[in-house]
Amino acid sequence: MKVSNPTSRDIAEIAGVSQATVSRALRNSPLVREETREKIQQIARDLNYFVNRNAAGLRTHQSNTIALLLFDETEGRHAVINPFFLSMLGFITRAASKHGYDVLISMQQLSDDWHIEYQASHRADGLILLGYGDYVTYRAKLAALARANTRFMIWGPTINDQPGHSIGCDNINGGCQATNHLLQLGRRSIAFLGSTSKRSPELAARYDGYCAAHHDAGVPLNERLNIPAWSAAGEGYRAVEELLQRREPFDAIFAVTDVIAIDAMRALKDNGYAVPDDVAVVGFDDISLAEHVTPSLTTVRQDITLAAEGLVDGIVGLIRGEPVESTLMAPQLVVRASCGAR
Amino acid sequence: MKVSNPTSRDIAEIAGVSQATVSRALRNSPLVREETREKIQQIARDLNYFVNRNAAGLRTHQSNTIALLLFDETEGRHAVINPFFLSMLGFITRAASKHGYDVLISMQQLSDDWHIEYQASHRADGLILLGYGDYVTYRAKLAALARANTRFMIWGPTINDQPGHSIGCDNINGGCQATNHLLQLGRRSIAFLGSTSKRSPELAARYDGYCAAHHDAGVPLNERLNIPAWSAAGEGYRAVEELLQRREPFDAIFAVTDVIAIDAMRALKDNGYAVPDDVAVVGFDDISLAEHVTPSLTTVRQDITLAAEGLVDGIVGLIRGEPVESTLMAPQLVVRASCGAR
DNA sequence: ATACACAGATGAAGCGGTTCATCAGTATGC
DNA sequence: GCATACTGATGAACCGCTTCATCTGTGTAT
Repeated sequence: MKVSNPTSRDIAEIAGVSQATVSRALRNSPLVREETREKIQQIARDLNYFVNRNAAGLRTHQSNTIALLLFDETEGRHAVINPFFLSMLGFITRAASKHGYDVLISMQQLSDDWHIEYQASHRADGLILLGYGDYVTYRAKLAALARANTRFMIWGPTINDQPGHSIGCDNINGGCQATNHLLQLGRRSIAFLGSTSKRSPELAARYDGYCAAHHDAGVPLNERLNIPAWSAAGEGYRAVEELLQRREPFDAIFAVTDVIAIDAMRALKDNGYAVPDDVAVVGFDDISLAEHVTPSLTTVRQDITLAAEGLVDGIVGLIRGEPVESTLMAPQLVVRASCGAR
Repeated sequence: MKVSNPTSRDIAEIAGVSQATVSRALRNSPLVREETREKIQQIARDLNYFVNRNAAGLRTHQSNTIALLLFDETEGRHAVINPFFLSMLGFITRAASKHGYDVLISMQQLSDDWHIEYQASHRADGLILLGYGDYVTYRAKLAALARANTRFMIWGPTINDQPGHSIGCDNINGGCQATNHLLQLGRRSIAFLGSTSKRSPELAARYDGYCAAHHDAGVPLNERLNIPAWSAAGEGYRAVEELLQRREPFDAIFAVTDVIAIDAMRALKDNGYAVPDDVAVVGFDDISLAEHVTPSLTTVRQDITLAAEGLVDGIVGLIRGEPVESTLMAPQLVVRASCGAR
């Protein structure tokens, strides 16, 4: 028996039952006798039948899909997304499929209403937002999302009265650990490469940790060692050149992301500085290549497996109407060669 | 006027027209007077109305979605996907949205029928397959896809009588360019790090190019310089250690991917070899970090923007029923520091 | 014997669009 | 004046599934 594009009615006919019974049997409903159920499922397999998701979704008002929105630090011009988020994407996909959800990705803001559109058009049951994005325009979107009753989870800091739920890492603590480590190694002139702007609160929090560590150790801050940099290709390099031009002595760098740190190390070497002997370097994120550059990069690790699972658990919880809590995860310093600790 | 979850019927009522007219107006059908159309579209905007994709898809048998399947070299155990494919993912998403398509990602083989399921369940209108995957199991899937009339595009080589359409880069030529370059720089003992197995024909083709270059230059191949390696973290490192254990002199390495090359450079330094003075290194793919490691990596670039657009154009063409041709793109050698050419 | 519960199955409504067939009304041709 | 064409709109069928309301037949209590 061959049917080109079988429907549940075709299966019902072959099995000699009603179409409604087929629908139940395929979803393992206890209202169908086991014998009947298995017979129906066997026929479905034989015919290569799969439930039409559009029809099912239309009826149930669900799509079993999660939309993943990736923000870019650099105004979307560069196609390069921070590898940290790209690898997170992998874990999110895996976690989602455990719950039976597909993942739809979007990397650009199609319309002004993209954020609402995904759920309103029933393409996705909920959203996950990723990125060290610009929080000023970002938060406006969040408010709109909340107004439109969209379910969403954010990767990032939990900011007071910020709408929605989030999972993030304790960036202040992370920045503090990194800086502390450098201070304990005897470094006293630690340059900061990154953003301190409130537009990127995650990165700004890392700077806050950097300041806190100085304060705790009684080491004065030197504002002239603070160089703005984004996580785009070439930014770390440029930042080091800017730092050198300032002619301010420094013996360490805390870069706000690994992407910046790795790029900065290249600039240091090109300018005749040895890492870690002349300048110790610590990054943040622990992207997969951090371990594989030379010297291997000391950095602050965020557990992205846990983060991804938390984000997915959260959004699934929201979809089911369960209470969901925002979480702050503890980051962990990973000591490698670039800091000179060994 | 407020409606919580507006449908086209709500809009029809407000506009004083039939629901059918609303449907047409929203899709800019010329069968609706312009004045009427704009009035309807305005109401839709005011109500935050978006077409229910499930309903539309049910009727039209389309989903306007492309499924992107990522294969992993390492049997799916490691969550790390080659950055080359991750960045390709970004370009594919962009290209797809230009055509009005969403992208659904999948990184694991859920069921045995995952490949058929996406289209049969109307979740996606077509598939794009990415990865330096194992072609033995892979090709069996391709055949099944073709049998099930699934539309799909493959990133990879066009193999004789392989079912389906593909876009790939001329890996033989790329391998040849890389090896030629090393030979012209006077290197005579070039180690090959990668796979020569027919299970990964893309990588094997790069090896073929390596052989061809040797042949053209009249330099004999040394089989003892051929070290198997995958593109997983730590593999390049391990491969170099294996190479050193063989105690076979070598003055260059051609690594079949940048991931391997970067890892290999680290191993070389850890063992006291200078790159490029003692050992010149050339990679393949030109992942974003190739430029930013120390020394910067000479490699063979594949134009992933073009590749992504080609894959999307191809799958969209197949969906529309247009004829689609498989393409082979020319790779380009990018000379940086790791080969010692400057 | 009658009532009742219950397991297993069925019929039909409805989800929210798209599109075919149809129609009213005005303009055009002979 | 009547047939014809064309524009702008309508009504209704239909896509394939989920689920509520029903129904049938068998087993158990009264």
